[in-house]
Amino acid sequence: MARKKLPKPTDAELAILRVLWELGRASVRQVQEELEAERGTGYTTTLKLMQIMLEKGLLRRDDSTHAHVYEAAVTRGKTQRQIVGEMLEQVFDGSAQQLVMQALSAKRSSPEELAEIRTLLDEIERSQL
Amino acid sequence: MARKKLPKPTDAELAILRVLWELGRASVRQVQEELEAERGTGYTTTLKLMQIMLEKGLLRRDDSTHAHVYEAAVTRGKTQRQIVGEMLEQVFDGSAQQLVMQALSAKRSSPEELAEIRTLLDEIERSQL
DNA sequence: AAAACTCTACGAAAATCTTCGTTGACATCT
DNA sequence: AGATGTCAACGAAGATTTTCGTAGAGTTTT
Repeated sequence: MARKKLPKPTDAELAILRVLWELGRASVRQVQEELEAERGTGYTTTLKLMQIMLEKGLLRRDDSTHAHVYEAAVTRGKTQRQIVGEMLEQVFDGSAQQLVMQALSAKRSSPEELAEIRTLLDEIERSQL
Repeated sequence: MARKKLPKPTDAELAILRVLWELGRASVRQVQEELEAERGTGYTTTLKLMQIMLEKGLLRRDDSTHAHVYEAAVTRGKTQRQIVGEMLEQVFDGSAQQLVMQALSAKRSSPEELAEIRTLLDEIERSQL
């Protein structure tokens, strides 16, 4: 089975993961061009970060071509769970309800999304009978 | 009105805020004793962190007594909003729905809490008509 | 094949975060 | 008052994160 010892990504690392989750596979240059736009990150900075992330096991890479090709080694869902879990303890005192409340207040959701949440609530209640 | 430029608390800072949200007002020693138990933080470490947090505006202090008395300068709710908002962008692509889903999966909620969430959903839907 | 360009690797600087030793002021106890 | 104990202040070390300069190898252009 997979190890769960992966470190929590830092802010800069999350920015890179975000790009790779979007693009799937990409060269350092492609990632850097995205980051240049949103946070002004330079090329060697991006390269170095991605090399470190490779060592940490957060990325995988194919170095059979001149410009190496990277991809995320962790899924978005797994990272979301990791971070939500940590935050629950750190700032929400373990109360999922409070976190849900804040999430719903923070950003307006569409009626369809709200409906999906209701469906999930139904499922949870049913499974707890 | 209040400025919103407060920095995001680091992990060690959140541990301190957690204690102060719980205790209300406390001396460094009181905070340190809590932190000693949960993360083995020494006295001078705690003191230094709290002094830095004071400079950053995260804490307030009353130094009229020998042992200064500190309290949080940011509310738990405000900090929750700040962190949820940041995380929404960083890992959830702005989708509150996804965040809610993860929160509900991460930690089982009581029927009462689920009911409260439904009530909030009702309110949101009503206000969006 | 020389010039111009792109890429990785490496190391180290800069910035931030965390820890702690030491010192001197203040307080309490005898 | 003297001894003992608690505290804040300060600086600096350690750890981690982020940035970037430089060098050299591979690629493309002329």
